[in-house]
Amino acid sequence: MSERNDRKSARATADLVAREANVSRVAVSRAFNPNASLKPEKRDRILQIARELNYTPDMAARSLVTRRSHLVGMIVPDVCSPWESQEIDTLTTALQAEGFATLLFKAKADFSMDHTLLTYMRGFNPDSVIAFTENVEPDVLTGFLDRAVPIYVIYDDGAQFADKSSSLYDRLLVRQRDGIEQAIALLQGYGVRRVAYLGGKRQSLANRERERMITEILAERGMQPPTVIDSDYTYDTAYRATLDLFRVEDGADAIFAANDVGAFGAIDALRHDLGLSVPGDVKVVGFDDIPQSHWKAYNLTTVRIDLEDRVRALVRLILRRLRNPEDGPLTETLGTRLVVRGTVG
Amino acid sequence: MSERNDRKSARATADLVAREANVSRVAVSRAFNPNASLKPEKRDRILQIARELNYTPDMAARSLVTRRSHLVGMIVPDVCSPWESQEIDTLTTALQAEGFATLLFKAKADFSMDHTLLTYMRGFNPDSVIAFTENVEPDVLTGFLDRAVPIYVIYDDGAQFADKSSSLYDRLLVRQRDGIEQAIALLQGYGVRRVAYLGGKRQSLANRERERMITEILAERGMQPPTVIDSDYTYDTAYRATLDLFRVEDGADAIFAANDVGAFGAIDALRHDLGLSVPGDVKVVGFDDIPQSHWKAYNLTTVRIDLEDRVRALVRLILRRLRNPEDGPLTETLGTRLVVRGTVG
DNA sequence: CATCAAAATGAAAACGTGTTCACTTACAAT
DNA sequence: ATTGTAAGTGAACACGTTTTCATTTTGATG
Repeated sequence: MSERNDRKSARATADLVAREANVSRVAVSRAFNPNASLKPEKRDRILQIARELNYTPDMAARSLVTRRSHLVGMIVPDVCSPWESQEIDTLTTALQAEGFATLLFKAKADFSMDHTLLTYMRGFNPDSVIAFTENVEPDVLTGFLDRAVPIYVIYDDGAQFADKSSSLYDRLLVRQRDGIEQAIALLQGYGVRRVAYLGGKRQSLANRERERMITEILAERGMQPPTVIDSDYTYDTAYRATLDLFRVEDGADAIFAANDVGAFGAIDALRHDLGLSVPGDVKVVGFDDIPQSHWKAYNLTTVRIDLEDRVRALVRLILRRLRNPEDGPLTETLGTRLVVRGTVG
Repeated sequence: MSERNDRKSARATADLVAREANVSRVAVSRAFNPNASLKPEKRDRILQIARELNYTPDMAARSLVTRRSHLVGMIVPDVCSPWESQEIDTLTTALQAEGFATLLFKAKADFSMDHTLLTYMRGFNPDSVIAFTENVEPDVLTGFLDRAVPIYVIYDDGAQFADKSSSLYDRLLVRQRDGIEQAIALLQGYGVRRVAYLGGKRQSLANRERERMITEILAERGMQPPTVIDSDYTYDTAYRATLDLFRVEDGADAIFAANDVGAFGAIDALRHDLGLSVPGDVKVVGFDDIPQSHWKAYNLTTVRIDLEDRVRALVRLILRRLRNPEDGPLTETLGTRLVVRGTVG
């Protein structure tokens, strides 16, 4: 019976707490706002009663007048990807500590950032939005700029973006050249002549950047241009693409994968289907350094983008913009470096 | 210049749209509420103008009067775990299609569902909450029942919970006995005598259930009780625990892991550190059937809990409760079955 | 004791929406 | 032409909070 009543009883409001504590509703509001001035003993008493009544300020009502929703929107094509799930996890933890909650949306698998989705999302008034899709068009985001909602686009190097309107947004710049150079130097040191690039998604900006950069560096070092095989960042596609490379095409001495998961697919195809040894017959290098990469079954040599650094930079950007929205856009830069393990030696 | 102004310009409100379209603000509200009655041509005109003005109803304001936030809270200890990330991904997609957004919170790694976190989360007024931590205490949730916010606790079999107050909540029941029986039958068929159970987190209810059930079934079949080794669902811990099992303890013929990732750790320890063959010397069975389990490097035989079924059942429960909150609690049941691959043959 | 600045207080006005409730219009049936 | 009914309309209120601003209380200073 009482359970039933409890269940139906309305949520405690500031008014109820005020009545119970013999103060005005304003005092209750102040008690929950740390920088408001209120007699300490009074605040304590209010908080005490609030706790007894299980009262929490209603975020919806608060955000209506504050213009701050304390929500950070994240748009993700695939939560299951180890790389993205790591990012979500770490970001959510960091933001949660700062009092922000994560609002998660799933984008279409083909990376197309739907306008409907953005509009829908805007209804929730996120204080900030993080787009994981690197290929998002700047003009799609433009409609978002009202009410000073800042957008952070994550992509790598992004020479293409440099002169476009995206300079309006805060950016995270990943300098992947260093890591790629180290990797190719290592491969060349082992006498590799024919490198294949196992690509990621066609639309992915990071993917195109990586392909361009690998081609460039190979040329600089007097090596022949890479054989490029298409894939989509997934294990299965990478597996099949690798089979094609060796059965239809004429193989390679080394495979440079656009991401670690793709490298796993390549390794398994080589070892379990083609009967080739890694790193004996073919060397493999990945990209990202996800936790699985140190698993003994793969023990992957890979270009590392430090997650901790990345998230720290991201949180720094977000909090800065939330605190003073009028500041000009800022760019944070991140480096990469090769982590040497067992798939090249 | 105009960019600057756009940026600062306030977001379009229903009032603005109404003024622009020469209708009352109420008409605008109705235009966005499909079941409200409004002359079709009028609605079209309003929607047209709304689109031009980039207007979307403010969810905060709407939820204030509707008592529906269209938010579904999810509490997750580790987004990176393949099992959980899959669940988040599929659930978010399904709920998004129904007009709900995912509000993501990270619980402490030790599974302790913090009361502070729940209180904080309640401030956002989620229409529903999904707790991935199976060990959450019912009384912690009780404070949540006001305002008819339903809670869905996910756990397996949960005999312990049957008679407790948790019968207040809708539940998802996973019948893992079938799958476990099939697995043990298969092992016995291959002449396995000594089975080790590589556990998950101590606090995890699912883990304790699995241990109990394995012990029970082994006894029923006249086999000796399992050696139980502690772990925490992670690769690294499982790896070390397996080393201990064979170096400190006296080994086993088969390892039954509490989850697939743990099984990977065991396999790698056996193959790359202990010099044992899988399945030649030791057979391995996992739990979950995550996508990685079919990767050739592991090719794991495992007890499958079908994700699609699971999410469908979950969404069914959530939507039902959202539509008529007064209904009594319901329990959905899910089966399990063994997926035979290469680690037992 | 008087005076004044500073701190604490509460009434009222927002914030942007959905909903009620009378009211008007439109249209078919008598 | 008249009635009856349904559908369409808009003014006013409600949702729970923060913020302003004028007012009261406090506490220290002369």
